[in-house]
Amino acid sequence: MIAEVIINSSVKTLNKTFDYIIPDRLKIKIGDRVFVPFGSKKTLDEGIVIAIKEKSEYEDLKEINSIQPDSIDSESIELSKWMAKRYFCNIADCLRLMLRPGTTNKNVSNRIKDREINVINLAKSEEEILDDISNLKSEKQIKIMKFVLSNPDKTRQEIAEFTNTSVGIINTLIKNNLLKVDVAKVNRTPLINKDVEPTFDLELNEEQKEAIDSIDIDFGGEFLLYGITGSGKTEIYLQLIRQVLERDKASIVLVPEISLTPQTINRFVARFGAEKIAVLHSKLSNGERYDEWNKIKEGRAKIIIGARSAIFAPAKDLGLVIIDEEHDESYMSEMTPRYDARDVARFICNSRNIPLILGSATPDIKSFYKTEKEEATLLTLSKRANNSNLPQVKIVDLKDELKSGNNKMISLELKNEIAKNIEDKKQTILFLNRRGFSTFLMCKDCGYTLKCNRCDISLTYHKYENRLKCHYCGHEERVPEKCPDCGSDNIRFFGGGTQKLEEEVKTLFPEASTIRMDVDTVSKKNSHEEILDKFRKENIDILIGTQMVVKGHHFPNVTLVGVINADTSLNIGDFRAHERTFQTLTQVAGRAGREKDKGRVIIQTYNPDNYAIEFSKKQDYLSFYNTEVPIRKALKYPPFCDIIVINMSAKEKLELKILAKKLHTYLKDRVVNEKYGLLLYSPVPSPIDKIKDRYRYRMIIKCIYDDKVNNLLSDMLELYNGFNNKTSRVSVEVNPYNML
DNA sequence: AGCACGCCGACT
DNA sequence: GTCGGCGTGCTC
Repeated sequence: MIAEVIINSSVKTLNKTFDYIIPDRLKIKIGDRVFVPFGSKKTLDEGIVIAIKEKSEYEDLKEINSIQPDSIDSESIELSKWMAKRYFCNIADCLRLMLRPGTTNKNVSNRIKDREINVINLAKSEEEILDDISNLKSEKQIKIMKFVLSNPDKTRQEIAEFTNTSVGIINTLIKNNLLKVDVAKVNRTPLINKDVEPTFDLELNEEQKEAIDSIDIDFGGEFLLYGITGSGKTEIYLQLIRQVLERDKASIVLVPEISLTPQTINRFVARFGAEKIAVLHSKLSNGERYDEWNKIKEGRAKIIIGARSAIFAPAKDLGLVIIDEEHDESYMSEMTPRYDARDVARFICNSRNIPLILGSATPDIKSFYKTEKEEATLLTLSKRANNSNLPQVKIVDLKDELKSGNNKMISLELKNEIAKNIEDKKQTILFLNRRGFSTFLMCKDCGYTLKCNRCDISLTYHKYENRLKCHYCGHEERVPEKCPDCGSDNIRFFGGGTQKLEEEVKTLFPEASTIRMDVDTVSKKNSHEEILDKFRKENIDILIGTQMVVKGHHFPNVTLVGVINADTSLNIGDFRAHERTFQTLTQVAGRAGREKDKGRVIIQTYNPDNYAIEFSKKQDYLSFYNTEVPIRKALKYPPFCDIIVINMSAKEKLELKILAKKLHTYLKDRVVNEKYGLLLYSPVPSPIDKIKDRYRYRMIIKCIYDDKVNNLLSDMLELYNGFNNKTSRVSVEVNPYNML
């Protein structure tokens, strides 16, 4: 029999199967992980069997060398194939996401460092090993094998020391299946607190009942649970999971990375008990991740809570997928494969015929649009379950503030409110939206910003060339000295910083305690949580922070939230600018006064009339949606059109220009000849046009990203591999969330 | 990515 | 002659 094997490699030219003979001594099935000889390499390569057949069209096939005691299921193989096609990466890149953690060759040594409780054993029987030893050329190898033979249960480090060799050689032996690594199991479950007061199903209100009754967990389908903050979405999740659990099936719950806190997990633990729950996220150590993964694979954990990548958890008999805060950008991967966890979830749920629940108070425009097209079912929760009131939102016009002589970051009104809050011993959050790091130009007198005429996207300032650029079409213009709208010369750049704000706060309120949370202060594991804990427990007066302060945290004593400058997110040079602004402001407002004290929110802006800001005041998603959608339609942006970005880079400028021209010509010819009805822009230098000594160009296509366009782009990439000369690279991304 | 093959200049 | 520099191309 012949096995079709995918080699574990990200090299573009290896993204295909290779045929190998299955020797009689090995029993091999689809999904098995194997070691194979490949090319003229001295070491074996790892691969995964994705098909088995009788005959091969190739002669002189090599044999599969050995098999790992680990395999993946055929559903994962199908998913990988689909992802590879859709996200233009290798099947191996996708398969890797689904393997037992710490068992890919690249990770083995990390895991060892991490756990230090690993045990190295002989992979084969003693006789076989002695046989092998006589064939081994290297004396060092023989020395190691003999040492392990008489000293089992030693760690890599110890073996290296005793045999006076290196860990690298031991790794090679493991790779060649002469040694194997066993990791001892440890029950040390992160984030799960076992001593949680149990809770029981709560009484549901009419809307909640209606929502639950609309979902038939045995039938499948996609549902958008649109419910304002505090309307009881989580209770619905819990009761659906209960239904799934009664059928002895598993559920996956995705939450944004930043909401993966003990508070969140405890709600599930309280209802279902710690034993049934597994938690997966990026800050787990390799050993922790290994334990959680096994708990899921063996079916001990039926409820999997995790960030983006938990969608690949090896759930046994999956019955439900829930994606909370579905609009959150952390569901988009930034690394290869650049997948969208919501799309992956859709694929998984469709192929298994199980329900997918997307939940949000401010759904992605695209997700809401799907319910209008009846591709998903809309379930609305409009009532606050715990009777807390909407916060009182006030918008401060910074133009007026400037006219009255205050050019500080904090307006007089916000200053007074903070002072009052400190006096009342209540807490304040000051939020500085600094997403994207781009700088834009705005008139401080009239709030006018420079936008691209063609794309209606804020122009981004490029310091190096001292010019303004559109990140979509590449249009650029010089920096005006006066505001084109009102003629004022008070036109300035905006970017913003938390440090500057903190200084200003300290000057205004010298006695107040403050704490800052941004990328600079949040780095090591848990420190994000530590800062928030400190803020909560020590009752610190003022928390100053960026994006990360607004997600899903509950601070009973916070009654005032100040948004320093809402304009920054309105001008991020992205078609989602208004959507992001609305979502963020609505979320920020939700932080204030969730208990009995009525919360106050102050939004400072130079554009008080902007619809995204206006509608966020009353947390009016539907009005925002109805205003935004016609604009998207007119300008051909999602959900009516997809934005495809083709990134090109090379070390030589000329090489890059030739490549860009070639690809553009190829696409143009095919697009014209075969009538795709898409909009193809010319290649232009990327917004950041040089990174790490590589020049960067890109071109953008606006169209519906269907199979036909997918094929067109795949063909283009294949052609590129044909004339891939020297240093160039090409990648394709669909609807990237960051246009830089 | 490796690794071999092969073509060319430099050197014992 | 022959050693080694790295451009080219293949890996079942």
